[in-house]
Amino acid sequence: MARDGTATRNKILDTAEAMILDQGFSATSIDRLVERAGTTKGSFFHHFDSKAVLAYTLVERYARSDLDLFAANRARAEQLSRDPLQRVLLVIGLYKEMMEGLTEPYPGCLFASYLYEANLFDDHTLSVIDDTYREWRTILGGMLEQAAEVYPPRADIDCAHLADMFTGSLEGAFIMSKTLKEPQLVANQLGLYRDFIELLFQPSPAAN
Amino acid sequence: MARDGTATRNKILDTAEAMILDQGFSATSIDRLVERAGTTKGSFFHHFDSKAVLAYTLVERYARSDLDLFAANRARAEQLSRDPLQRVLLVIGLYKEMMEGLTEPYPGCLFASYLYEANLFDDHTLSVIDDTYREWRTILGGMLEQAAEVYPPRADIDCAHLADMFTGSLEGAFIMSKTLKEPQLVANQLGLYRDFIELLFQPSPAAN
DNA sequence: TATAACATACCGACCGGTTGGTTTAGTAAT
DNA sequence: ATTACTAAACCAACCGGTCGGTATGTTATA
Repeated sequence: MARDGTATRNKILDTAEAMILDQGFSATSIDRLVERAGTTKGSFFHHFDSKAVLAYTLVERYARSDLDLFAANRARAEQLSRDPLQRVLLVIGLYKEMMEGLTEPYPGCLFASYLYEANLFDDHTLSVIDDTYREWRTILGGMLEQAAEVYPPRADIDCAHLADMFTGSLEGAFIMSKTLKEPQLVANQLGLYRDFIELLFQPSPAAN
Repeated sequence: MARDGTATRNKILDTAEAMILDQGFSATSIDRLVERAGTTKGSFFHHFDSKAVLAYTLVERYARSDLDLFAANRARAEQLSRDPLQRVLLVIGLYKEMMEGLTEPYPGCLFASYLYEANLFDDHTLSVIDDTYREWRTILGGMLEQAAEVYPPRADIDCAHLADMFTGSLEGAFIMSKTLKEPQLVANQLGLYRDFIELLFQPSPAAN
């Protein structure tokens, strides 16, 4: 190897992600991207064969860090409690804490950004998103099922749907916080999701 | 007046909405739009002064039909029950029923599409979205407060946040159904939201 | 009732500028 | 010698938008 290009490459990726999140992929031109990243078109095409490769690289990186964070939060929750329900509530709480630290609206989710321009991307790129959502459903759904074995839920609930509700709550809250400009909105919605889980797995009144 | 142009105008609007929902506003070029709508560029600029005017006209139309549907569903619910909680549950149920009729994934929400390209639109256009979300919060939040007066909620809940959760659930579910290709996902999430409301306003165990 | 006058609907060639992408020639660090 | 860049010129396709002209009506008037 000669000079180390990872700094430039990462600067391009970071800048692209930020630009895509506030104006979409299509409106993010390579010329303006490299200008803002402080590099050149030649450098861009040295690192990425095409704009499509940039799109794939970005979403792949995003998915990996998303699943890494999920794994880290699960690990912390597993360390803090042995009860399956508490573990779920702790994971939700960790995400809620993160979102409470925001002082401006969350910039949004790259997956959602791509999906609202879905026709521009190839199947290879889109399947990264699909796989990631399914991974969330499988893992969080599994945790909820373990909780449901110990604490019979008060309504007839599909744990996969309940897992989807976490992801969906986040996606929905991101969108609303974008326009309502209330940084705490995401944390509030996660709080409501946690309340739902608590209520759902709470022992039901004996009278029923 | 001469010939009636409303049919052409509406065809442009309908085609534009569909195209924007699957590839975004930026990637929807006027050339391809008029080609698909079966008209011409000259006709387009006769009806709309600019692409920005198209954007505004579209979102305004979308917001109006969204609030009209909400009003219609509220009216039906008010006719079916006098109980404030039942009315909320009926409104949710009416939306759920609509979503159960889907055989392919919901095409998505124009608001979310715009917000993920927010930098491309002027404040005038974006405030239509903002106003509509706030209207939902005010009206549905008010209904929830009425329910809370009759049925004291089992957790300390902000009714405005609870109203936001409905909108957020929809937005989140739209995104997920786009990639997971499960048409029933939206209805499932609305079902969970309704379960939450039911649980929340249900009389709590006497022991507490 | 014919027709002139006018308004609106619509057409498609064309404009300057931008797009993603290529090429070429050179510099600098390992 | 290999790799990481910079800078600039260049390309064909496409972008939003303009413009002159035509087609299709309605309305006023003689």
